[in-house]
Amino acid sequence: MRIVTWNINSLRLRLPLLERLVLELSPDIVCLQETKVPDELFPHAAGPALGYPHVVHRGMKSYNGVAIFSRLPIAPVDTAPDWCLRNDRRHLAVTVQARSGPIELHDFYVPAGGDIPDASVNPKFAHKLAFVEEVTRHFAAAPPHPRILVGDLNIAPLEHDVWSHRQLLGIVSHTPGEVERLLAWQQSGFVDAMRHFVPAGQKLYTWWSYRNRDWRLSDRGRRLDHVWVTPDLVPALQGITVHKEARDWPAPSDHVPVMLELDA
DNA sequence: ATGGTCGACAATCGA
Repeated sequence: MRIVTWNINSLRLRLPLLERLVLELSPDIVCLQETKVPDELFPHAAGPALGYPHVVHRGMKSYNGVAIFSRLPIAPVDTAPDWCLRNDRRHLAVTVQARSGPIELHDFYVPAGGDIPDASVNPKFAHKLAFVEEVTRHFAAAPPHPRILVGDLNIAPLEHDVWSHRQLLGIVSHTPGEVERLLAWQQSGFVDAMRHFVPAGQKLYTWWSYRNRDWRLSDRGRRLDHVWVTPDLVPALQGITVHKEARDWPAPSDHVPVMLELDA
């Protein structure tokens, strides 16, 4: 089974790039973030046209929004609360019937958190920390189940998840407070599937800012997108692909797709 | 230290 996560940064604008992703990676399931489309304007023809008859989406006007496209039947899971009581469309969960049995799949878009890494003066940063703390409590209390969690978590936890650990320690996405919280969330019951395949000492990025003339040359990337699995799924892990080519597609997203291959 | 570029949507806001 192939599962892709991608912050597409506007689904409607980049529908042609979604088609290209499908042609190049042939995923069974695609989890999107930042769809930026309200549910009533969701492009309903896109899923079936691309070979994904099963589509769920939670969107809103202008911001946020998540969607899951699937070749396999999926059933929505409605056990999560309204995170931080904001109704801001950052999470979708479904159950996938794999050969090995049902797997719960979670698609997250964690708040970016604004520019100033101080919760007392920056409400967006406070929201980010509170969001991660709340989801951590939720998963820590959840009954054991085979789970896959993917998405744009907007935190790069490890030294080599950023282009310069020293220069980014005070930059939102890599501050110690964010890293500590992200790792606590991960330790609520998940294994980092990307680092299962790529050693922690090796640079690994999924996002490169638009604000660089030549993203590949400067290579000032961060690993903001993640794929986690519960320990029972570790023996089924087959591989991880960071589709860097997508950063050079016409009018690209600033995030690239990450694909998990699973024997399940 | 600063500014650099995107997308949505119509003046900025969020990233």
